[in-house]
Amino acid sequence: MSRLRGSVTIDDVARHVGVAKGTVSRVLNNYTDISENTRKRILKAVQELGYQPSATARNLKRGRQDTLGIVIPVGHGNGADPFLAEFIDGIARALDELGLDLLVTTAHSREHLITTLKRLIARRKVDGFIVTRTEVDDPRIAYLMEQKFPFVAHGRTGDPSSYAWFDIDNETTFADGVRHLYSLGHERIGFLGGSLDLNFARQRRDGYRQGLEALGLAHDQDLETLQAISEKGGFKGAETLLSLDAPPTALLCATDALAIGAVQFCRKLGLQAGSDVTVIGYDGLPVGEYLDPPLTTFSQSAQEAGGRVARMLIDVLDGKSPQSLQALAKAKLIRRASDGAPSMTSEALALALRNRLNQQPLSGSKGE
Amino acid sequence: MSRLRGSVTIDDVARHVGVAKGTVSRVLNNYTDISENTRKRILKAVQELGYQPSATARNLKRGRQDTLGIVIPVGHGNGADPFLAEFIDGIARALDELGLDLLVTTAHSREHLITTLKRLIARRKVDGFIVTRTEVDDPRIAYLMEQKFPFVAHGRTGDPSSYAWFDIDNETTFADGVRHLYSLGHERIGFLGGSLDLNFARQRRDGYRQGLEALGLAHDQDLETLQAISEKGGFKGAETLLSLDAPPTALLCATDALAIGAVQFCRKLGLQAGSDVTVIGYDGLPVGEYLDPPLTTFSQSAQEAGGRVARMLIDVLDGKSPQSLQALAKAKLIRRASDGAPSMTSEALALALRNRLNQQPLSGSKGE
DNA sequence: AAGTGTCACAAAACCGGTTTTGTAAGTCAA
DNA sequence: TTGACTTACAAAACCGGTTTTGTGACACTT
Repeated sequence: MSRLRGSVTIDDVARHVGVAKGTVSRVLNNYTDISENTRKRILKAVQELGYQPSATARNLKRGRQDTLGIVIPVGHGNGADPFLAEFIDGIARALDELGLDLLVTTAHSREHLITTLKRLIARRKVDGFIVTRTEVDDPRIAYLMEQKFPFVAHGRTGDPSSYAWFDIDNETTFADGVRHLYSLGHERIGFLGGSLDLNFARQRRDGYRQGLEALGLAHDQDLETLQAISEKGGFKGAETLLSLDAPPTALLCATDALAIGAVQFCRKLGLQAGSDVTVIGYDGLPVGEYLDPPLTTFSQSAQEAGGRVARMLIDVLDGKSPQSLQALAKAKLIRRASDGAPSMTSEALALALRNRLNQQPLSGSKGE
Repeated sequence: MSRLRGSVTIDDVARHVGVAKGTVSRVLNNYTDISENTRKRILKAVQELGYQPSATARNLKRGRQDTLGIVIPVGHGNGADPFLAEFIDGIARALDELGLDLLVTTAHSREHLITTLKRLIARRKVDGFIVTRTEVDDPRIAYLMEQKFPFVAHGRTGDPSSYAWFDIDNETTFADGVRHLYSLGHERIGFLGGSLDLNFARQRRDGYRQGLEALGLAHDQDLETLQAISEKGGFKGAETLLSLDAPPTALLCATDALAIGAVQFCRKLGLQAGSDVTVIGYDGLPVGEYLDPPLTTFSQSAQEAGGRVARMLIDVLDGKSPQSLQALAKAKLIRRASDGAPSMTSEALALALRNRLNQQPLSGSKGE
């Protein structure tokens, strides 16, 4: 009768019990106008036949897919983001409890990002989206709002007033970072950040500035550098900052990838991160623990964030007002060993660096 | 008429043109019995109205979802696997070209893994599965084969004869690893592996043994240790092997995570990886480049593997025989700096280690 | 001129559910 | 005793596509 292997349909169940298929449906959806006797017989047949309703058929009528979508921006071949991997894990776990599923697609350019959203919406494959890595002026969010298609953003945009989002309080976190460095004795604190198009990068820089201001420290534009968010960018950024006449004794980095590159630069120069220069990252990547020295970093649980965002999206789908679904979390500092009291003043550091840089070309040789 | 925002149905198009909806469908599916004139009018209307067919409705009739599934085993909270992140990226890219999508779910136990497969199959949410991290005796593969549900495995099981798979030639790769170490001058070569339930772990150990045999080196059971596949496991494994009376001068590790832990153990003891002790990993994790020393490792492109597997699954769905879809790839050695000629004999190393271990308890202090 | 094909499309069935509408039988009140 | 409600279910409509079946108009044979 049914061609698909192993697929028992609602008709099979109905025939087996000798009722109308509508009645079976009503039992399974907990309608009350069914006699206890009939209910039992139907439930028994469902059990025996191993019937499970087809999601497709149900969705067609209901207009819902029980599926959420996430479109991941994949950079120019620079590989997958470890943060996203955990984030997705968190989403999938939360959805599993609710019987929903997650559709994952990737997009390699801005246009492709929008194209993919369009296709998924038009084909009605998902009920809502999770948007990550928000930009200050984000075309995806603009598009989804224009289409009035449900979504939740992980991270805010320049104007976050009218949609649902979950974000880290980047400003406060980075201001705290500055305070922490100051309390260790650092007075020249550098900031190693990323493109200001990325909202989190902008906020982290702002937090850095706010932190300086709150402590009455002067803001020196030279102590800020913006690089590609990668280990390579961190390496370059550290080089830039440490080559200054009056170099910073501490580097506050916008991400762990940047911090890892910065630490590598220090190592190349024979500088001990954690004493000669302090480096702090952000992301709490597990691998940070296995670097030399283990990386001090701010951490938010990516997995927790994923779960949180997923649940928010479900609230949106249930009709809650997006404006009421906006939450800010704080990251916490995981102190490992790449921060500490400065072992030299900025002047001494400059001197030490000048010697190193002269002796030693930047490529090749392992540190020390 | 249609309640869903922005959803133009095939009826809208048909009405707009003044034809039957079946005719519209035939045009869009390239049937030939349509006059050129009608075809043009319909195509124009489709364009104007921005019509896109509902995947749900189409799937209901066709019995296909245009969606592939992957169920990711997520360990006991030990975070997401960076390899999988890239792997998924590769799958998603390949599918995007074909207009298919990927459904990602996670499972935190063996039973949950099967439950999830069952649910996805019963609800007909996917057309086929990609199975990763195969075990020697894998319940997922057993289940899918029993159900005759299409799938492709990334990695083989104990009996890989009758399904489609893509795998690395682990044996050859690890035998090559032994040969490489031998050519550097190592004669006592240790193997740091993982649970033999995991098929790749078993194959890599076998490859290690084959490599020894091919070179006429004796196999010493003490030089093999099996640990949890994590940095922590690597740390413990290195401790075990290097505490031997006749310790190995080189550690061939089944994964990068293990190698990272092993390097950390060396560092704790003030041993320089790459000269005092050689450590080689497997996975080609990008972060390996930023360790001290940068990790020498075998690499396969996870992204490429993902694409390959996705295309194989599509072939299976198109009716190709799974037995004809079995492919073996080779990993290539990326030499960075954690391998080199041995600076000491096993005896000298043992002596050096005994001194270190006595002086220095294993916890706490940074390595020199 | 009648029979036979094609062509180009309309009409209807179908996929497998959910929801609405309809109805026989029983209960209750007046 | 009859009309009005419930109860418990059957029957049918519907979701939005695809596929099968049916059909009028024409052309082409013989």
